[in-house]
Amino acid sequence: MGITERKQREKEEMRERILNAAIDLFLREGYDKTSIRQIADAIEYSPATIYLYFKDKDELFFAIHHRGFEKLFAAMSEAAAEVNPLERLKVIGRVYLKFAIENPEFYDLMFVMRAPMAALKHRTNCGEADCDWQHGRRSYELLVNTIQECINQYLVRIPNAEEGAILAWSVVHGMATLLIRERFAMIELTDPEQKMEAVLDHLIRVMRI
Amino acid sequence: MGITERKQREKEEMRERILNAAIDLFLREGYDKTSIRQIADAIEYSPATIYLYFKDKDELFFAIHHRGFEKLFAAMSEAAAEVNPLERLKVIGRVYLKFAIENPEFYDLMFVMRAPMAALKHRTNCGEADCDWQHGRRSYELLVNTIQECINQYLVRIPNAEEGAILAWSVVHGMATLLIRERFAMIELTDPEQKMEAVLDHLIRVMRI
DNA sequence: GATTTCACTAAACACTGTTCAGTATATTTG
DNA sequence: CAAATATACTGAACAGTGTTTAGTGAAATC
Repeated sequence: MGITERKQREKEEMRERILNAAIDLFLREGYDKTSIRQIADAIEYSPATIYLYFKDKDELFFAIHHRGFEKLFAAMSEAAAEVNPLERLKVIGRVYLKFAIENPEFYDLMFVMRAPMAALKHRTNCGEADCDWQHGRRSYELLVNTIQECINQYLVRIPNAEEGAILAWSVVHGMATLLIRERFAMIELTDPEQKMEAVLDHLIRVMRI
Repeated sequence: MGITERKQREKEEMRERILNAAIDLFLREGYDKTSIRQIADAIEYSPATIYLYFKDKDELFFAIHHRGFEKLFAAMSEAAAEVNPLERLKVIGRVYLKFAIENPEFYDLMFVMRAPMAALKHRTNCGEADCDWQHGRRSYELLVNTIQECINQYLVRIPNAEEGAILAWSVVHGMATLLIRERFAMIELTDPEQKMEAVLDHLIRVMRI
């Protein structure tokens, strides 16, 4: 029967429509102002309808969070192309910071907000190929593998790839969150974006042998 | 007249009572569950009363945020006592991470949440001695001065104290937020607290000449 | 003792996420 | 084709949120 297939397709389309309206609102107005009623208004349906496609608001935002990781992973392909591992490490850091600066709402949702993590807790299908973190994990693996290559070629003063990856990730994530959550204001930092790049350069330089 | 003085004192006491109830609820139940009505219930007053002592919820949480910085600065005095600048840098990092791990709700409020920053925007009295960031700034200055001493004594491969401070801060802040906001789950990191210490050690080691 | 000042509150407003009984339409069955 | 069923959707409500305002009763001043 083609009817069940059409219904399946229509259900998927509706889910997509809700998601797109939610992303649009979220990127334009932020998390707090993206209410279920606002999304419902945007797609011209009742608020209750949204609950036929998403368990709750957390699950809806987890789906958006997923899109963000796809976007980040796509941006990372630029870095993956670089053959020199130390140079690649630099590019990974720059691409990561660029992503955070250009997509602050996405970054916040992916790495800071509590909402999507709450949805993740009520799940069990993680660890599979079609994992919730698929693109996030692959981006992280690119970082670990790059540092492992640097270690193998005696390019860095770091003995362990995992710990090196956490160090690098923490630096860029730390700066990204201090910027996005406006904590650079505390130290009255002028031109934070330029300084973030300088700090990243310092990190790579001191890591080098 | 003693009456105006007594009234002043009573007003201060009431403010303190609200603040203590709010801190108690906040540390026990978290931000979301600390509602104006809950605080009002705890001190056995009407919710409207709270608005006679605090402009809005953001200002109330900004006051709690202030307490957190006092606590952090007090913890930092342990680090300030160390005479060797490189050793002091290590201790600053350890104290900072320890504070974040032992007071995750405070840390979150101080360095991650948007609420207190919103209150700060509608203010102008910053930059004075009794500044909003007083203890936060002093903690940061301890870090900058320590790195400057390391530079002066040719102990680190960092040319600029400010950039060095941002590097160090970003590493510990990055790890702290990845832990508190549960993002280490993404990379299935085992024993994150131990690994955070190891990463901090790596940072200090690679920074050294 | 009358008047003013002031701390305080009940009630409302405009929101929020979420649930559920009920409806109207589409599909399947007899 | 008509009756029965399944599905998609909604109006209205529930319980909660931050915040404002008119009004009250007691304390301080005159």
